[in-house]
Amino acid sequence: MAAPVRQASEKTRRAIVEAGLRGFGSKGYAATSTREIAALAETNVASIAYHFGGKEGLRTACAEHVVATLGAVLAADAPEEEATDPALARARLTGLAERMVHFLLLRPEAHAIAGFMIREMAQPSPALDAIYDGLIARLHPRLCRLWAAATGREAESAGVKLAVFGMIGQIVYFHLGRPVVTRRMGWSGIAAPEARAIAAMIAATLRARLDADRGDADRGDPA
Amino acid sequence: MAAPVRQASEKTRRAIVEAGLRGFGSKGYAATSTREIAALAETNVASIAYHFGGKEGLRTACAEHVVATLGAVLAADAPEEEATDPALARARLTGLAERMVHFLLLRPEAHAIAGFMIREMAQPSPALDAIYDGLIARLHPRLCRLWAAATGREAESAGVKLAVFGMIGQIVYFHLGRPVVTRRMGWSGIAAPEARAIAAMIAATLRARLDADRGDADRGDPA
DNA sequence: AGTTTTCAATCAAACGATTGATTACATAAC
DNA sequence: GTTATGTAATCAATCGTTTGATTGAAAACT
Repeated sequence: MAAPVRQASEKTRRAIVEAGLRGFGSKGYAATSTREIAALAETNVASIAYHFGGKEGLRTACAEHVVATLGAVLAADAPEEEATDPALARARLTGLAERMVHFLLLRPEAHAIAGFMIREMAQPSPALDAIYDGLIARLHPRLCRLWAAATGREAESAGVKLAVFGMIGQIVYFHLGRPVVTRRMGWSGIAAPEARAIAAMIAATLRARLDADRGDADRGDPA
Repeated sequence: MAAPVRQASEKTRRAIVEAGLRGFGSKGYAATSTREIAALAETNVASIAYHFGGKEGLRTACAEHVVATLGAVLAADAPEEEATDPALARARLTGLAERMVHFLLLRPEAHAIAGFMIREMAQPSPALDAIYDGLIARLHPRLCRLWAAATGREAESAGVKLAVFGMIGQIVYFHLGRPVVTRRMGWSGIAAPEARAIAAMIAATLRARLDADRGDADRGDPA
C-alpha cells in the first residue's frame, strides 16, 4: 500500500511482482510457492513478506500491476472523445476487439496476465475487486457506449451489456482454451497467422451481431 | 483402471470422485487437500491412494467422470441422424446452445464440472487428454456439421471450426466470469431469469452469425 | 456343516517433505 | 548513526503418502 519511493528497492519489488504474476498466472496461486517466486525474482523468500506483507499481499500487488499494465494498453489507443457516428463506433469496436485478440494471444506477458485474471474470476479474492474497479468498471461501459452508438440501442440496457460480455468471452476463451483449440485446429501453437484467423472470425461475428442489432433496435426486439 | 467389481466399494469410489471434483472444480487442484476430499467423502485419506493410486490418479478419475457425465447430458438429446435441412440444423444448433447455457449456469453439479474443465485447460495435465478425446473430439465436429448444414459452408473448414469455438467460448465465459458479470449487471446471482437472458443473447448472436455466413458462403468469403 | 484361510476395504497414526511466515543478523544508503 | 533493504536460519503447520492393524465377507478346506 505505502509506496517505498525512497530507494531503488523498486527493482526488487518489480521483480517479485512479475515473478509472482508469472507463477500465479500459469500455475495458480496455491500451486506457486513463495520460494519459487523468490528464486525466479532472484531474491530471498523474506523479501516477499518485507515488501508485500506476505503471499496474499503479493497477490493484490499483482492485481494492481495487472490493472496498471492492461489499463495502459487499452488507454493507449483510446481517443478521449467518444464516437457517435455509427460507422465510426463500429470501426472502433472491431478495432478494439482485434487489438485485444492480438494482445491476448501473441504478447508473451499477456499469458501471465490473462491467466491471473481468469483464476481470480474462478476463485474470487480481494484481488478481484481491484481488477473489477480498475479495469472492468472502466472498459465495459466504454464498450457498451460504442455498441450503443453503432446500433442505436441503449448503452446500459441488459441486452447490450450481455452482448459486450459475449464478445469479451469469445476473446478470452481463445486464450483460455488454447490447448484445446490448437489441437482441434491442427495447429502447433498460436502465432501471428493463427491469431489473425481468430481475430477475423471474431470480427465477422461482431459485424453480424451489430447488423442484426441495428435492424432489431427499430422493431424493439433487443435480445 | 482395474475395476474392483467385487465389492460395494463402488460407493466409496463415487463419493471420493465427486468430492474431488467439487474441490478441484471450485478451488483448484493444488488448493484442495486430500484430507479435505476424504472428509467431504466421509472416508479416510488412505482410501484415495488405495482406489486411485494417489491424488494425481484421482484427478484423471475425475476427468473420466466428467466425460461420462457430460457425454450423457449431451447425448441425451442427440438424434443420431444428422440434420441436413438448413432450418432444422439451425434449430438444433440454437437448441443445443441454449441447453448448454442452462446446464452450465443452473445445474448445481455443473459448477464443479465446468470449473474442473476450465482449470484443466489453463494448466493442461494428462486429465485434459481424457476430456479432449472423450468430449471435445466428439462434440465439436458434430457442432461443425450442424453449422455447415445451416450455412452451406464446409464443416471442417477453419472458419467454421473457429466460429463453433467462439460460440462455445461465449457460453463458457458466462460461467467463468460469473462474479464479474453479475456485478456489472447488478444481479445478485444467476438464476433461471438471468440464465434465460444470457441464453437469449447467445441465441441472437448465433442467429446473426449464421445469417451472415449463409450470405457469405456464396460469395466465397468465409471469415 | 463347521472351520479356516484369504482378501478387498477401511482405518488411525505417523512419515518426510514442503508450505508461508518469522526471526536475528548482515549490508547498504542516507 | 539511523534507517532501509536483503539474507540465512528457523518456526509451526500442513501437505501427499505410507504404514500396520482391523474388519467382514467370500473361498477353500475338512
